Amino acid sequence: MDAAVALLDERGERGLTFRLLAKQLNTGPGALYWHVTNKDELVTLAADQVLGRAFAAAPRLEKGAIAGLRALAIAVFDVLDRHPWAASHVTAPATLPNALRLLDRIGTLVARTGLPAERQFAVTTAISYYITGVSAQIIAPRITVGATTSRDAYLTQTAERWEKLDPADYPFLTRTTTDLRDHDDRDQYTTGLDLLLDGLNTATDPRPPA
Amino acid sequence: MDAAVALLDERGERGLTFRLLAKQLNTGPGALYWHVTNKDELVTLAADQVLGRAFAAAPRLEKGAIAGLRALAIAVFDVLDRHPWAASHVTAPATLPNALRLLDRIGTLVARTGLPAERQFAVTTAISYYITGVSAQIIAPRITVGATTSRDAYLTQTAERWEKLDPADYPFLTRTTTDLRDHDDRDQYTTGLDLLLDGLNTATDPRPPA
DNA sequence: ACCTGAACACCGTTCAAGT
DNA sequence: ACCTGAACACCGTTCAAGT
Repeated sequence: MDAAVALLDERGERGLTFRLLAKQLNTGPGALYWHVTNKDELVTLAADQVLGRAFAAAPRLEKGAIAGLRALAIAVFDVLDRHPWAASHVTAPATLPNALRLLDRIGTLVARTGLPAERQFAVTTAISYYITGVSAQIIAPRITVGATTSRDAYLTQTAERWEKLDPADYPFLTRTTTDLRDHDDRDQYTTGLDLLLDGLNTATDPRPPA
Repeated sequence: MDAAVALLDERGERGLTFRLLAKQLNTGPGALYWHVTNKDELVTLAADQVLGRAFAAAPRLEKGAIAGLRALAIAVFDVLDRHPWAASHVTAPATLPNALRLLDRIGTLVARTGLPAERQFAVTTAISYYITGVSAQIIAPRITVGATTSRDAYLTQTAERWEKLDPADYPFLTRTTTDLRDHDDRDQYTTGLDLLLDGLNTATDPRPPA
């Protein structure tokens, strides 16, 4: 598994080959099929192992439940950021060990907010989906883009394309090109996360709405 | 492009082959490379075309900005729900025509909430990431799972696995198996969406926090 | 400008045979 | 129980040649 992760880090998903991995482990390609059903399973298992490293970064006890959720979410993002190939393979209806651990931790923290029991499952999965789904959206494109052009060059290039659009058709984008050029990916992740957690905070807030 | 979408709907991403698509169009596989750089681009273009169909479903004018965002988000989910292969290919740093249109519509609606201009870009992309990322998380697994087992069988099976976990290690999951079995995918999507939009509502609310 | 189709390089996967 | 490695079936992609 470690060898698979190393190969994926170096050469990406397409670069991981049964022949190559087998050679690295000093066996034949057929041997791997004794341990794994197919390549999909191999990559999925490797991604789950990478996910597991997030728990080392996220402290087990936090002051508040919301702060704990935030720390956990950021730990997952950072780990996937270092292994872009894994981002699109960490999926939610958790079956794999570390995906299960993640879901349970989120659920435990959500329960601690005092949210009514009947809403806890839906909110827990929603947060879990946000963490893995939005991380994947932000990180996965780097596989395609990062290979050819630098991030800066890419942003400048798309900003120029946005400027050339017709303001009548794209009123928002044409006036937002500087924000695009200067934005930070991690901020985008935390912006949505905080919006979501604010919503959760309001939902658990005993103060009645206006 | 229509032929490609049809093939993807029928046989999935792996089932779409240059030879097969070429035969369907009465040419050779090499001919396709005149129109498209490689398979990745072909699938990405097909996914963007599918995304475009969401605009037909989402009414252009809504009462409120938040309601408009909600309607748009649900329209995208529903379209991807009908074309699961496309879900993981609709990515955000928008270059393709319909992805651009989506981002602009979100931005225009966000601007209408009265959110300060300097926060509009971050919030717009956050919502865009939620829509495409979380949809992908919920819908994409069906490709792998749906092929072999029914949704009900799959849920019952994972619920049983959760029940067998050690409650000391997984306190939340072990007491949440019935929610798993009875949940609705679309509800999970809207739960997080509403949380996020509630957070946005609070952020634009003139009433000061307690 | 666009199509043809044979050919190349390479893969995932299988399986009879081994230890 | 686990490994070996040749072989199968099939791809994406290229390219010289055509129209």
